[in-house]
Amino acid sequence: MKIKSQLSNIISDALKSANIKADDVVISDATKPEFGDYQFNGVMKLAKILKQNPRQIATNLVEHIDTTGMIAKVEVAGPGFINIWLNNEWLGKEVTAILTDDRVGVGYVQKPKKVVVDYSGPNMAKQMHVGHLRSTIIGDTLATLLEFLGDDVIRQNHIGDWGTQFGMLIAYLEEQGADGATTELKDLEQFYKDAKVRFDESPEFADKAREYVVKIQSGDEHCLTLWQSFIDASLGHCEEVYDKLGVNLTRDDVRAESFYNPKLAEVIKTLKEINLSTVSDGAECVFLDGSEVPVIVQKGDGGYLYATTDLAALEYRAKELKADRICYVVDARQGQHFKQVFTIAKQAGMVGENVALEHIGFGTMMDKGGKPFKTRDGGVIKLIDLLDEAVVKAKESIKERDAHSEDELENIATVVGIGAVKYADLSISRESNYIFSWDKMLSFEGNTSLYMQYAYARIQSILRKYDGEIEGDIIIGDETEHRLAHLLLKFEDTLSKAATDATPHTITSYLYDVVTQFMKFYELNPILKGGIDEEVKVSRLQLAKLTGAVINKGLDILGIKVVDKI
RNA sequence: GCACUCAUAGCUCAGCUGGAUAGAGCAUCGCCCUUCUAAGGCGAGGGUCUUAGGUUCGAAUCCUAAUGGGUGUACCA
Repeated sequence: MKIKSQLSNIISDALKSANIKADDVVISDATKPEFGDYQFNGVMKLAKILKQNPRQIATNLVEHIDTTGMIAKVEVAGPGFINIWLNNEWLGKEVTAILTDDRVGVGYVQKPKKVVVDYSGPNMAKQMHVGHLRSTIIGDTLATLLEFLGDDVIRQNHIGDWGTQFGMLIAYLEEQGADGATTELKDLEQFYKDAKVRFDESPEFADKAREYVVKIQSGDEHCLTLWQSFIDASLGHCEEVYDKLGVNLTRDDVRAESFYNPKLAEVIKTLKEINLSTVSDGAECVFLDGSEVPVIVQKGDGGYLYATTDLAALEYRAKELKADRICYVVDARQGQHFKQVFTIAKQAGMVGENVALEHIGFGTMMDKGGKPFKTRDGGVIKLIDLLDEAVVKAKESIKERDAHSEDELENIATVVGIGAVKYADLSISRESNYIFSWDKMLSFEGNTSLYMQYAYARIQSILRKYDGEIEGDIIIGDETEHRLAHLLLKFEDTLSKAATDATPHTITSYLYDVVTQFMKFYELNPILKGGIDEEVKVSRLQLAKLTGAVINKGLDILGIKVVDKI
């Protein structure tokens, strides 16, 4: 239900019939409950343009507002605010109407777009660590969300499988007499370290490593086979993590750096042809306006750089995949890089003018001391270990609470533990830096996944206890029901905002509001206790059921599962 | 040096396309379990929204500057 745009239409109509000229009507959420559900603040601006008293305009406008349907009443307040209250009957009717809708009242976008979402992008030379968490789950949420709203989403996992380090790795792999499937590769981090030690201690090995880099790039069959087995094994590690995280990335979504390798020469050719690039200090460079430092697209030795690969990827995505919107879910530290690459791609015509290029940046993972995690440090927490630990900790806290069978406990702990990790990350606005803390991630208080899980489980418990077909309408009885119903109808507005801004935390905040409001409703309005009218009981049951459905759907978009019992 | 970004309660963070008395959670202090899952609810205290200017009827929100964090900045990705 698009409440805001419906209200906006009603106000527009009122403006028209009151003969007031105005362009766009922006409806805001009411800042306080006393001010109703929504407010229209545009009158003050109009007053200035029309050189009239705002209160007068507002009073006039209010008389023309249609209050026969969704609006119960409107009031002029303060210097010229118009406060809007939603009608309880209307709320009840709308909320009842979506009870049987598996999209819980959320429609589809009017003009579906083809959207490429580039996320996760692990490096094949290394195991995924906590630093990969944000890209992976923010990207996955964005992809799921856009898909749910009706866009045609193409997931792209731009894995790092190309570069000098692979020469060393496959040379070491060969020396170990191993292929990717053997135990040597179980711990990529260790393997990398061992290879590096070998590289540093033996000049012959180092020479071989360098030779192998060239061989892979020139298509040597033996080296390519080794390389491929290494990549397969490494990708297997990632998939293990994706599986645990419940992330929807498959091999079909992989478009590795190596994929663009054959296209790189063409990129340089294009840039040269239109004179966008010039040679400087032996390297092929693009100098952009307002920047002294160039973007190097080809090294002095002829090698290509990540900007080159990204340009090739942009062209591929725009022209081959025919994307209307391309979202890069990558660390905010690469903001400058993407800004430059986007500019070059547009100037060079690799991407059409109307294609939206967005860098969905996110803050850096910091440690408790406020310092960024270091990738090259040995002390980095592996993502897989983090997830396992989360499940163990979740298990401990559930254990002390209630008697569960071993299987039940395992299942609940997995859902709760993984959910807690994801929720902790997604509930922070993505631009700000992220202070990684076990305590915070695994705390089950406040705005956390467990608060949602708990509310959901309580609702399911009530529905189980009723044990019957629930049939009947929702009738809004009091203020808590009014607010809860209203919140449930705001689901679509919330999702569209989250989709446009690419901000998953908009969804978590919303869900937190829903749950908080449900708890209040539930505290004041008993459902199954004695002495309650059957009609009221059914209405409250339905409202609880719908709340559960919205929580479930919301968490589902965030990639978080729920359990019926905690 | 230049560029980008951030600064809100003791702590962790929302709010930022300008609107009325700036909101949550944690922590602190009260109250509510013979009652649908108390991992819950109700309430209290806690703020010159870094500072100084500007725009405006109105600024945490927009602009400028300063200060203090973080980040990026020619052949890594």
